[in-house]
Order: sequence, then C-alpha cells, then structure tokens
Amino acid sequence: MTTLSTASTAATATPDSMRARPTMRDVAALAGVSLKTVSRVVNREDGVSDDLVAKVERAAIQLDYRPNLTASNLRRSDRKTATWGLLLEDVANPFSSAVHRGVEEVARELGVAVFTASMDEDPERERELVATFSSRRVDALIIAPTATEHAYLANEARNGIAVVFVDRPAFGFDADCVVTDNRAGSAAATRHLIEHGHKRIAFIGDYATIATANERYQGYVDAMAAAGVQLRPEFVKRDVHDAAQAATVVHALLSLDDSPTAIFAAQNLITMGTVEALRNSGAQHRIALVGFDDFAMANLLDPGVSVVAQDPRAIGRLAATLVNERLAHSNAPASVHVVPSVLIARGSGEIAPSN
Amino acid sequence: MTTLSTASTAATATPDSMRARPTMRDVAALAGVSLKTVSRVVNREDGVSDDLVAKVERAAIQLDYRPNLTASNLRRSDRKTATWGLLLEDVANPFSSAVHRGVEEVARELGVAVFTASMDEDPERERELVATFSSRRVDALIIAPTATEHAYLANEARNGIAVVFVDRPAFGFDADCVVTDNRAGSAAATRHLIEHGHKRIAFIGDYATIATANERYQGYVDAMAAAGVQLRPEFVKRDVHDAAQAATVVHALLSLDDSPTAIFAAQNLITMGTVEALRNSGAQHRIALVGFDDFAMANLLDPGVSVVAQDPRAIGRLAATLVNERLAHSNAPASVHVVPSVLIARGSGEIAPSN
DNA sequence: CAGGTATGTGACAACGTTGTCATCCATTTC
DNA sequence: GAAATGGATGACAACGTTGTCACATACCTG
Repeated sequence: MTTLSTASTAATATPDSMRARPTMRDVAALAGVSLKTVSRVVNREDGVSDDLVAKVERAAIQLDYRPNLTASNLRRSDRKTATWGLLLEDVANPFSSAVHRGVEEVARELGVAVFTASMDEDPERERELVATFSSRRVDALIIAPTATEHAYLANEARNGIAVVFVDRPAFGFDADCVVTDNRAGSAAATRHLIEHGHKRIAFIGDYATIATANERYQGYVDAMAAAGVQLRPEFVKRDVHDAAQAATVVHALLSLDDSPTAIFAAQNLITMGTVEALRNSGAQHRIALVGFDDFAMANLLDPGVSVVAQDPRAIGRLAATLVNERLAHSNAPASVHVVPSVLIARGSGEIAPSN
Repeated sequence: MTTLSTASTAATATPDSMRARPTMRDVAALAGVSLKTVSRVVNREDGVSDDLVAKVERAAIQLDYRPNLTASNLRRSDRKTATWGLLLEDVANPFSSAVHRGVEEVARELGVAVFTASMDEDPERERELVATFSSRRVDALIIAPTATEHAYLANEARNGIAVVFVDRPAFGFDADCVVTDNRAGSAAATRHLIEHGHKRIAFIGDYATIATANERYQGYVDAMAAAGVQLRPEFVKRDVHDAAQAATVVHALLSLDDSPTAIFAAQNLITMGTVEALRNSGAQHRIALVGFDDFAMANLLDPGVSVVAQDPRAIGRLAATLVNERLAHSNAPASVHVVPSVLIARGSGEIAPSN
C-alpha cells in the first residue's frame, strides 16, 4: 500500500475547507491498489477485475474524486482537450447568441466544453482572445471575424488548431466558412417588393467595409437590374450602422420630393430604426418595408415586419460539425458553406405603392 | 546547450502541418538558455538580464511559442486556472445572454476565460456540467439554478471551487446569490395599475415551483392588500410557462362576465403571449398591461408595453464581482444581493379602466 | 585581500495523469 | 511435469511547466 499524497495527509490536520483536492494517488491508497489501476478504472479500460473496479469506484465516490482533465490532457498522446473557443461579435446580440446555441448543441453531443467571448468589433481583442484560448490548448476556434486580416491565424493552424469562420468570410487565411446567402436573400427581398408593385425602392445598408453588407447591396442591385427597374442613387444609403442612424436616414428619404414607396433594410438594427422612424412619421402603413435578419416581436408590430430570416442556429450547428470533421481529417480542402435564408411575409412587405 | 525536444527534432522531418507545438524547451534551445530562464521571461519575473530577455523573446516569436497554461496550472502553487464556468438556462435567451455579457465584462478585466453552457431546465444536465467544469478545474461556477436541490455542490465547494448563484436562490447549499427584487418589483407593477384606477387586476405567473415566480405573486398580493383592493381568485392564473399558454389564459380572462381591466404578466414570455392575445381580441388599447422583465421592441409595439425591467447585465457583473471577492477571502459569510428593478411606462400600463 | 552579500542562472524535482513495459500468477499445451 | 501462453496488475518515465535550491560570478565592506 502506497502512502497518501502530502495533500491528503494534511487533510486530517486541516479543516475541510482548506483540504486539497483528492488525486488518483489518494483514491489508489484508499482502495489499496496502484495508481495505474485507478487510471484504468476511471478511463473505463477493460482488463481490470470486477472486485478492483468496485473497490476503486467506492473509494472515488467516498473522496469526491474528480479526474483532473488538465493533467490528463498533458499526458495523453492524442493531445486533444475536448475544448473549443467561440469568438462572437457580442454574446448578448441575438444573432450571436443563436449561433452560440447552435454550436453548443453539437458540442454537447460531442462532450466538448466551449469557451465563449465577445469581440465588440475590436480586431485587437480578437487577437488577444485567440492567444488566450490557444494557451489553454483549445482543439478548435470558431470565429465570427472582426479583423479584416487573418494571416495571423496561420500560426495557430500550424500548431494544430482547427479554425472555422461563421457569418463573415476571412481574408488572408484559408479555412472553412459558414455564411448566409446574403446576396440571394437580398435579391429575394428586393424582388418581393418589386412584385408588389414598387419601383421606388430604397436600400439602407451597413458599412461598405463589411463584406456581408456588400453582398446584400449586390443582391439589391441584382434584383433591380433583373426587373429592369432604374436604380436611383438618392435612394441608396450605405454606411448606416445602428438604429438611430437608420431613423435619421429614413426621415431624410421620406422628405425627398419624389420619395421611395418601399425600403429594404439590410441589417437588423437598421430594420428596427426604420420601423421606429416610419411609426414616428405615421408612415408605417403607407411605406413598404422588408428587413434582412429576423428579430423578436417582428410579428407583433403593426404592421408585422416582413423579413428575410437567417438561420443563425443552423449556422452555428454547421460550423460545429465542420470543426468536428476538420479535427478528424485535417487535410481536406477548405470550403465555403452557404445557409439559405427565407422570406417571411408579415404585412409590411406587402403594402402596395401609395400612388 | 540542451538538445531539442523529440517533438521539435521530428519537426524538420515532418511537414509543417504535422509539427508538434513548440515548448519552453524548444525556445530555450533556440535562445541558448536554460528552460527555467525561459519560464522566467514568459512570466515576466525580474532578475533576468536584458540581453537574455531579448534572446528568449526573439526565439519565442520565431517559433510561435504559446505558453501551455494547462501545464502551468498543474505545477503552479496557487493552483488557479483563471477559468470560470457559467451555467445558464439557455445562452440564446435574452435574459441569460445579458447575464452572460455582464459576467464576461468583469472576467475580461480579470483575465479570466469563461466556459458557458445551457441547462434547459434539466437538473441532470446541471449536474453533468458542474462535473465537467470541475474536471477542467475551473476556479468558480456561476449558476442560474435549474435543480431544486443543491447539496451536491458541497463536494465542489470543499474542493475549493467558488460558487455564486444568479437569478434564483439555491436550496440546501449556502452560497452568495444575486437576484432581482422580484417581490418589490411586482408590487410596484401592481401598484402602478392600481394608481391608474384599476381594481380588477389579473395576475398571470409562471410555475409555482419556481421560487422567483412565487416572489412575484407575493408582490402582487402585497400591493393589492396595501391598497385595500379585493383579490379575486378567478383573476389569478399561475403555472403558465410560455407565450401560447399565456394567450389561452388571456382569452379565458377576457370572456369572463366581469372581466379584468388590467393584467400583470409576471414573466417575459407571458407578457409576449398576452400582447398577442390582446391584439387578436382587439383589446390592446382597452386592457391595461404591465409585464415583468423587459424585452426588445417593447417600445415599438402599439401601445408600447410598460414593464418592470430587470437589469440582467448588472446581475451578471455583480455575480462576477462576488466570485472574485470569494476567491480572495473564501471564508466570508455568504450573502444575498438584490438588484433593483425599474418600472418603465410606455403606454400599456397607463390605460384607464374601461368602465 | 579575505570574507560576506547580492545577483543572475541553471539543475532537478514535482504537479496529476497516461503510455510502456515488466512482473506475477493461473492456465493451457505437449 | 516442464514449458509456453495469456490476463491482471504495478513500477516507472514522461507530458510542459514552476518551485526550490545550489552554484557561479560580481560587488561590497573593513
């Protein structure tokens, strides 16, 4: 019988609250077996006799033993920690948190724990987080990129970390990527308005520096061109980032001599700001509106807000699945996966042109 | 000069993608110093000459060296991993994700990484997650409890893990706890309706098994009693959990002979279901409504929905702060912290009784 | 200039676990 | 009945890092 570890020997002398955590050594001592046998039992290896298994399990329960996964990871040959890092724009943002949810569902099935963090559009923060998670030896990183340059990730990839992007593509680094069909979805939104008789359709979109914002603008252009509807520059408002800016832009559009009869709001905060501005102008039943990206209560507003809905949870699930495949056979070529969006008509997009 | 580790020796023979991660040993070899000196530089200990620091830093950068925090934690004497586990109801739920955000903000300042997971009201899942995070040696757990019995956490606490509860209190386990002033907030909501002339006020609340749902019911009872308003059992609807159930309940209330003129909806999904039902009945401008817990777009509905707003982000921040204090002096007595709610009038709560 | 102190550096063990290999004992086989 | 086989168990090293201590050198002090 081996001696107890110093830690546990001390336990009898010190109060419970100060007691150090039990180790395999302690379990082995209590069960009267070797350390290695405890390891075998804990890892459910076979070839251990039933009575020793029973003894070890009893001892483990008695001591509240919890295997130390960090020590285990250090020694294990596959060197996998069953831990991933998830970098989001903002965990409290509905889109991000739905992606999070999707990733988590797959991670749970795989027995993987997930570190999550928000970047708040700060590329510096993105790099810090990657370094932190890399130090903690995550197997994979799922990133909704904020930085515009991702060559720095090559180091991490060389170190064996699987990387998958969500929502936005990366530049300067080749990796799997999951995005919404921004261009086709935006074209569908615009076409929907055209089919309801509109010709004077305004576009309000996010910063032109954001790749997805450009895709959405292109979709608008595509649909207008396909229908042979003239694009009017004074109806195109880009670089609008939040609800307040959107509201200002909408008021400006409404005060034009020949104002638009419909608006395509190409981002969810923009849609919300547009709803607010239309309501404040009493124009919510006169001007048609389709938004990109769904949001809570859109169906309870008056009128209900028609949107092109993304499926952020599906995006998260797919990203997690890709991570898992990448970890299995890391040399497969990187690919871009497009998740379809779907148009949901709720009233605001079906308003006929007012004159 | 020490030899390279086996891993790195192999690196020259195998392709980059298969190369093992560089260790301190490799950095030491490249810099021509001892392992311990690299450790000192990495940990910014002083007493290392400037030129050695420079050499080590150069070597570390050249190799893309990332300190292995899991190995470091194993050896370190303070045995702290700078990692916390956060157990939420559902990361995609707005309340949960706002708490998450608050926790994250404090964790970021402290250089702590956070594991997050959803429990979906499953006590079994709660215990699994606690075990998983414990195995990964988190310093602390922040739990929005699903289980109704928490004696099992005593084992973890004995093992040195700090535990703080948010949103709901724990039973059978003594720990710091951060909650909203459910009772006072609900009393304020009810009083608000009374002050606007209502006497026939309905209460719709969540499962009576949920502690916070009871608190909210008590607040309603308090305010009615304080104002000397008769409580009418047919106006009290408990055990309502989601929006669909709430809508059904509202329709039933409205079809009573002597129907209520106001509704206090004591949970956010209930509020949403109530809004929907009132709208479907065309009663949204006739029946007053105050909800507990704010939600997106509440101000853009017609009428705007008056609510008692919780501050989930502040709750998260406070919980994280408590964790940090608990880790500093673990023997302080546990305490319950109440975060005040605030009533936001937006229209629906200020409707006068219809007869 | 001997003896002491301060400073920088490295050798070595240890953290809690798993991989490898040796040992032991009970079978089976010729 | 000796030799070979196989199955259960344990001893020991190693994973990548930090704590402890010893050593070498340089600087004081009287």
